[in-house]
Amino acid sequence: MDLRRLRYFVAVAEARSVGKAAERLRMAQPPLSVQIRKLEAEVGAPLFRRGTRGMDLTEAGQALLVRASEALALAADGIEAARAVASGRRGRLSVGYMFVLANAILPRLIPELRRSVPGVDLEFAELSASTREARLLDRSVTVALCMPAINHPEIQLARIGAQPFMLAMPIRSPLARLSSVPMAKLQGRPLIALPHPDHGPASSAVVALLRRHQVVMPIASRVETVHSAMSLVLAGEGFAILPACAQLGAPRGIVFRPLRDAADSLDIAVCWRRDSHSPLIRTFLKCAEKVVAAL
Amino acid sequence: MDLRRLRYFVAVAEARSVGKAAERLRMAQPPLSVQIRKLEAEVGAPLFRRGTRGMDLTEAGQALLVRASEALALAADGIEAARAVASGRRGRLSVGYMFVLANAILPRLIPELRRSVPGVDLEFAELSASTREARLLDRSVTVALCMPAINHPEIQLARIGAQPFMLAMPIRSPLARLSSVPMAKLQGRPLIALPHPDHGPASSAVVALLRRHQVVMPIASRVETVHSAMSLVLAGEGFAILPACAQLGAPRGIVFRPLRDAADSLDIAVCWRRDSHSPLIRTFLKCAEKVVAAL
DNA sequence: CCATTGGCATACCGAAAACGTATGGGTTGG
DNA sequence: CCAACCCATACGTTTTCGGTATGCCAATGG
Repeated sequence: MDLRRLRYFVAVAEARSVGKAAERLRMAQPPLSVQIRKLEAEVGAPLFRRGTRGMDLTEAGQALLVRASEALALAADGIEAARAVASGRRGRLSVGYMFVLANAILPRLIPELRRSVPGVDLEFAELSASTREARLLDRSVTVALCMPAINHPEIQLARIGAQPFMLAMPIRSPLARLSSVPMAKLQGRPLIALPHPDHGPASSAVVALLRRHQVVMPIASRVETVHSAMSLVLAGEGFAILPACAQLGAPRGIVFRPLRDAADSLDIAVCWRRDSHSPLIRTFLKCAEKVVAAL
Repeated sequence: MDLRRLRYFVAVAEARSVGKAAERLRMAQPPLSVQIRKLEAEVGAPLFRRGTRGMDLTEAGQALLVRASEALALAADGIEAARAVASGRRGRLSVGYMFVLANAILPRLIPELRRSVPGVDLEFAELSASTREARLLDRSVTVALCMPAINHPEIQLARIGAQPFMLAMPIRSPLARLSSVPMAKLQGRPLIALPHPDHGPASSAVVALLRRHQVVMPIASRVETVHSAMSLVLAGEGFAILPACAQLGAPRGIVFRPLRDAADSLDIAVCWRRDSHSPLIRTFLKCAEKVVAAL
């Protein structure tokens, strides 16, 4: 059962003549005639009635024709679909993002993506710091918006921006009256910290920041997510040092203030598997860069 | 775009390994590997990710896989459908019948046919005497139940039974009191005749019958169909000489009586195009013979 | 009645594609 | 470090396909 034979068969059926079909197929008539007879031999029954003025489908031939046409169309469509996916015109793009970035980036990124790749099924999934590598490696997400960046040999990353650190505190805190907070004022105040550098890189930049300014903040609590950090800040358990973008997702009652003379910032990065060559990744990167640049 | 390649592709995708797929396809591994790469060249993009422990579909490969599987199934189904039609297990059988036979035969023939060929689409169409040849020749009906038989070089026929002639008359007619009517009693009575022998063979047997018994019946009216003949009989315009089976479709007020000492009868025949080799014709013939034998 | 035309089938040959065997090269696991 | 596994490449052989030449049959026309 060769697809070429089916193609020939359909051509002959539509032309109602071997000669005409051969002409349309840009081949000679005899080999076409041979192929048709081979197909008939394979089926075990005549597919055409040979008249003196051309060929006409038998009932068996008609039954084959409808399915053969569909099969041809499907095969062609399959090739085309594969090309479309490979070129990024169609397909699926699963975007992972970390919560801190959600409010700042997604509202502008999603429409931008839908405009850029209208034929692509988009999917969004919030990532936790602990599973983001795994989700990339097992391909359950194609790209990840990370902060801070992932460090893994199989994962490629592109830095697309950075966010300065800010101090998050309850609105009633005395420090909230300052328009910016000098680092020295943090000395001795309780810190709501994100995971320890040994388990995840989330707070290593904060540790470096404090050390550089020779400020010591006792760790009041250590939490997994920015959600939790802000909850504890609101509860008055301490202060958190968070990237500026986090304030868009902050609950009422929490204020953010710039840290004076602290130039430190946290990178926003797009990450993907090194062996994923989907063109959608580059498109995504462009969109993300554009959105982040406009922050 | 060759169907063989698609088959190979599906096998490799399902086995997730060239070697395993080659084994299943009963071929060597290298040529299979070559075919896969040729398919990838045709698509213009890799369809598999080559790992150290086998092959894995890329997104483009997944897009192709679903359509390729369907195309393969359709192609196979097409071949199978053609075989089924050729063998008579499936297909379409369009049965033409003449009105005189409808009431006597169809009620028992249709269920018999549905039992015999459950996969076949049945279609029934009443034929008029003037178009029955044309309907067979242009294949708008596959077989025809005719009375009398068709005479045409392209049409093959099989006689499956016969019906004696009877006299049709209004119930008030004096002749209706006889349980059978001697031919001599018809002398001089008005006849409702079917088409002239020159235009159709319908009444030639009646002409022969009358001539043999040296009975002359003036033709009161000449009508096209048995319907009309019975209407005129009911209206008191005359008598009709019709095959016995016609009485099943006769309206109230008409009675049929046997013609004494008239052994003449009209053949019931199954007719089809000589070049129609559908096995359904033979099946139909068997069913029709069985039903007619039980009349 | 014969010649011509139109259409499919058959025969044969050259070319292309596919298959098998042998082999290379990379990675994994003991 | 060697063995096992798996895919890729190379090359010779075989199968299949397409082209040309030609035959057969029926319908057409003078």
